[in-house]
Order: sequence, then structure tokens, then C-alpha cells
Amino acid sequence: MNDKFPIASTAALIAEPARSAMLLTLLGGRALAAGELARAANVSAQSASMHLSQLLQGGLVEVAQDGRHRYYRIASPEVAHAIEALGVISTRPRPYHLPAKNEAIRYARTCYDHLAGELAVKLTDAFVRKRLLVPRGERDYEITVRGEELLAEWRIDIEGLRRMRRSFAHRCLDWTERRDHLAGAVGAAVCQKLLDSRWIIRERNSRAVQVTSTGRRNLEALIASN
Amino acid sequence: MNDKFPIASTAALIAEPARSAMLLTLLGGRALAAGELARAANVSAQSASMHLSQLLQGGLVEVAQDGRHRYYRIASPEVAHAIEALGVISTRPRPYHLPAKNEAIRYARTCYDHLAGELAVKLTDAFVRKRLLVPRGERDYEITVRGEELLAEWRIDIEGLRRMRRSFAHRCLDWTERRDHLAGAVGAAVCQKLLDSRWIIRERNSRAVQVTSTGRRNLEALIASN
DNA sequence: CATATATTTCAGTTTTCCCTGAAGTATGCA
DNA sequence: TGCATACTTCAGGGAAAACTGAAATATATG
Repeated sequence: MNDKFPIASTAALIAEPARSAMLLTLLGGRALAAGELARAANVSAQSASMHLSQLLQGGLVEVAQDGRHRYYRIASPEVAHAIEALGVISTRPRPYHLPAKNEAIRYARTCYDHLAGELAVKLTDAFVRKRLLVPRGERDYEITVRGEELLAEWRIDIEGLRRMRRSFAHRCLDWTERRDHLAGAVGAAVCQKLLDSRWIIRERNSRAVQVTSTGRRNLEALIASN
Repeated sequence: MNDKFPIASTAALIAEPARSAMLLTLLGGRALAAGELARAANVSAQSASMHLSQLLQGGLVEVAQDGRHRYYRIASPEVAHAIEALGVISTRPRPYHLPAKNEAIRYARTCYDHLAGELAVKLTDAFVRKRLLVPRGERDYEITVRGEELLAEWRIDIEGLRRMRRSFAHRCLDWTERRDHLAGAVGAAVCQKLLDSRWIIRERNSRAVQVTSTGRRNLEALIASN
């Protein structure tokens, strides 16, 4: 690879369809074994192995060995962010309506470690409408006292999150909705709470998440304007 | 191009060294003619033309015709942001010291429409130290009353900037310094002020800017702790 | 109107890199 | 120890894309 053009090299890593499929799958936030990624990208094990070693060399993913499996994951939030930023400029404004095949992933999915898609946007909108969350500046949210009450009720350690070195509560631009939703440490904690409560469950090998019936009830109550 | 993998297609556009060189040059913020971009990327006119038509088709650049020249520019702040985000994950932590050739561009350059590099980081640090600017959240700055006084003194229309749809004052992560500096509408206005006052001047066909002697005096006074 | 310049288009060649089949390494299990 | 599984490495064939030279188009200039 051309070391004189580091950006071009990185872009080339993402430019290959199989590799970008793997990265997109890994944006789901979980570490996945080489074989799972091969299937997700619809390529042979040999190809996947080569692609993964390139991604590893390029610093886009990390690997952890566990027995005879090798689990790959996105190397850093910055990598996730760069891929998301590429997504923002790659998705053309929605034409009429998209194939039903994509509906699930458009409705609710994970975005690295927080929730994205229509559900995330609706939930964030509801939080803002109910003033649990207030937009601050162009990139962040502020948690109000009422917001902190909800987080406390959900057993989320707010002060712990504040102490983390990562962004506390920032806005993330959604590809499909082209609207902001909650990200950062709080976004990740909220997503974890929904998973822990089994309001949503991850689909296998996909970024999409399914809303359970319990989840639907609770989320609708949460989103309902009152 | 593969329409089923929009991110891969966009990445492929950036992945070609000549095209990425053109994009990086255009990140300087000015529209440049096809011929100038061909020279900047060190390719023939024919190649450049082909590459530019691809970038155009991909929506990464826009073009404006003026006589027999065709001036290309970055299509949107989102495109600039995606390229910058790729830059963040492409630049390895500085080894020892980099070739002198890059010193100018490391010291002061434009980043789309605001100032970047060591100078930008120092200036931003000074603003924060003097409390003209206060970090707010993880991604924004807030302008203090003292900060507004300086901007007013510089004949920058603060309320006009606030009304713009773009980000007002956010942080931008610098590739070379790996530190935040001032971006957004205020960052752009400050950069324009420095150019208008001829404290800095653009180098031809480069993102680097030179600090004039007047500029050095004024900037040193500004940065000096008092 | 003729000529020079800026840019694009076209066709052919070369290069790059991705895929595949086969073989190699490492781990788990009986 | 022997075999199955998970993954990686290697070598060769093939396809996509970039470069080059030549020609076309459009605009400025004398």
C-alpha cells in the first residue's frame, strides 16, 4: 500500500465491498469471529481472512483470540465515526420508498454502541419534547434534572458516565433518517438498558435489532406525548 | 460502480491517490481549475479530467464553469468532514520528527474553511486560557462575553453567525496535533478575518498558509498569556 | 478567422488486486 | 493420537480500472 497517501490507503480498505460489509456488520458493536464475518460479507473463508488481515494491518479492526476462534471488532470510536461520516455522504436522499428488505434495519439498529434508525430518532425526539434532554450547541445534548431522574430509575450511573473520557451525550446524524439521535456514553448506556431489559434484542449477524412486545409497550408509553 | 454498497463506492473515490490528492488540495477551501488540480495531483490533464468527472458523479465535488476554465470545489461540509474523519484514523501517531518538507503545512493550514495545524491549536488554547472561549460538552465551544467583545472588535457579526444553519462553534480534531481547534461558523469567520487583515496568506495550490510579519506580531500578542 | 489554451472523450495497453483451489497451522475433542 | 474445525498462507488466473497518446470540443485572443 501507498504510505505516502495514508488517507487513500484507509479509503481503499473501506472501498472493497466485502470489507465494507464486514465493517458495517462490526458497527453493530459486537466482536465477531472470522467465519461469521465471512458469511456476513458473503465471501469464502480465505478471502475473508485476507481482507481481515488487511483491515487489521490498517488499524481499522482489532482481534482477540479465543481458542480456535479469532474475534474481530472495530478498533476505536474514531474508526466507527469515520465510517459513519462516509455513510452520511454516501446515502442519497430517500427516493420514494425503499425495498421492504431494509425496513427492519431502517427501523431500529445499533450504531457502534448506541441505538440508531427511526426508533432512535423517535425516542430522542420524545426525550427532547419531554425536556429530559436539551440540545446544546450543534453537537451535544444536555441532560436535564428530569432526564437524570429517568436514568436513575433505569439504574444508569450518571456520574460514572460523566467521568468517562469519551463524549457524554452527543448527537449522531442518522444515515437513513437524516436526523440527529442520542449517542455518546449516555446513548450507549440507554442502548444497554434496552438490551438488558429485553425491550430490544439483537438479530444474529446484523446491525438490526428487534423490538419485543414488552419493549413495544414500554417504548410506546415513553414516546407517547404526555 | 456498485450501487449496492454506497459506502464502498464513496470510499473507492477517495481511495485513488490522485483523487485523494485533489480532494485534500480542495480542502484548502478554494475552488480550483481542472488544470491546477491535475498539477496538484501530479497527473496528466486527461487523467485529472476523468478523476474529476468521477468525483462529480459521486457528489464529492461541485463544478462551476467560467470561460474555458472549470472550477471544482468540495460539495459540502459533510464531505469535508468525512475526509477529515478518515484523516484522523489514517495518520499514525508521530514517530520522532517529520521531514522538514511538511513543516509549513503542519504549522498552519486551512481545514475546509477554518484554520488548522499547530497555530490553530495554539490560538484556540489561548482563547480558552483567556476565557474568550469555553469548551462545552465534548464537541462544541461556547463564546463568552469577553470572546464576543473580541469578535465585535474584529467586525465579525456574531448574531449573523448564530442564525446560520451550520454549526456555530464546534471543535475539530487536528490530524497533525491530535488536539482540538476552533471550527464551525466562528472558526470560519476568524480564519477570514486573519486572511482579510493579511495576518496570514494562502500559499498557491496548497492548504498551507504563511504567517506575515504583521500577523506574527499580532498573533504572538494574542497568544501571549496575560 | 486562425491559432492557442483548457478541458474532455476515446481506444488500447498495462497494472493492480480480488477470487479460487490447495496446502499449512493451530486448537478442540474423542 | 487421530480427526474435525477454524483460520491463514500461497500461487496462479482473470477482471476492473488507471494511464497514455491521439483526437475532439469549446473558449479566449490576436
